Amino acid sequence: MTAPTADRPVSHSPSAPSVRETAEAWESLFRTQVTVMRRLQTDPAFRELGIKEYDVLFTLSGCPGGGLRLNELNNHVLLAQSSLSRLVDRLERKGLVTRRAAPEDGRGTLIALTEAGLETQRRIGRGHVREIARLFGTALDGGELAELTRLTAKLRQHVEESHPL
Amino acid sequence: MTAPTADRPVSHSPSAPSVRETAEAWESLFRTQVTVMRRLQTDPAFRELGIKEYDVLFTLSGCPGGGLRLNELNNHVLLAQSSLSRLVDRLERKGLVTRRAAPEDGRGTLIALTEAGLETQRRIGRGHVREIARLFGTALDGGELAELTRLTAKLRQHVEESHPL
DNA sequence: TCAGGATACATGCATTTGCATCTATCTCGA
DNA sequence: TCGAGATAGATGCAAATGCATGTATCCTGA
Repeated sequence: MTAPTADRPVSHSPSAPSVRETAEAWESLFRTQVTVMRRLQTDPAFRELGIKEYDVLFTLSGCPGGGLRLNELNNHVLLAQSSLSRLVDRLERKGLVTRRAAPEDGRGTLIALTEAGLETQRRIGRGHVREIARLFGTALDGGELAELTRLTAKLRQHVEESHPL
Repeated sequence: MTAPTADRPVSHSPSAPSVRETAEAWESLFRTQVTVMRRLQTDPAFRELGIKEYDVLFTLSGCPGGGLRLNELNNHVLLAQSSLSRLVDRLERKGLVTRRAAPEDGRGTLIALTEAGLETQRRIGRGHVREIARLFGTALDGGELAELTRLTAKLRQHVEESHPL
């Protein structure tokens, strides 16, 4: 993902990291995501419903209130706004989500899970988490896994706050 | 990405993690990748060449020998084999890579960077690493960044070894 | 050695995606 | 209050993608 560049010397100290160290971390994170996702995608469960479609159902299942606005949903998915709009079209045609006008903003659309959508998400999700656990196996122990979660969450929060879209 | 499931109690001990902890770690890693990638994609540098096309040039730049086989290249990218084949078509038409028969396997294709391809990768790459560093900012210190690199690399290596495609 | 199956890559075709643009609604300052 | 600009989402259309399949080459056991 990155190329070597002139840079100050590598420092493994707990101070400001070099550009190179930063790029290496991103490269490693990114490749790991590719490696894991490639294998998750082959799960036969995702022949019924693509993994992106599942991801939208999963995100919606996390906010059982009134659903999510399309643009909020869009922040969780790596798709252009128009592509997400059509992905929601497909889910709507399958009866897994509903669209309704946002109560406080006439421009907005509120997307919410239907009963069938929730049931589908839960059914696929059960097998999906098992598949994740099977893939990860014993690669990382409990402490390492917790640290991975903490570091990625910290990075994500920082990027969201200091570089809004 | 995942749904809650019945599971043994959460353990933050350094022993075998629960299914839930594993799914949480994957979810956090995945969302972070989405958050960062979404922002990297908006770099105007990727109007000249899509980020996936750049990624292929970058991967090729790491093996300056004779290039890479199409199927090796495919392991680094989240694309179906046929899609990668056509992505390489596009790069070839732009004069950034060459295709030639693999020396030891008549079925294989060896993809290699041209001079122009290497130059393009380096030019885009220089700005790209700076953009990564700008995004990451001071989110993680040097030690945390090194730990993130170590954990993701360890996970990736484990998955590649124990779950070949 | 050679037939049957596996593997590497390319290609036809339908689906999905993104860009540009459109409409509708909202916001804010004069 | 009104008008200019901003924002949310939908849509036309070209490009990119994936699935199924095709062709060529390789491998293996009888």
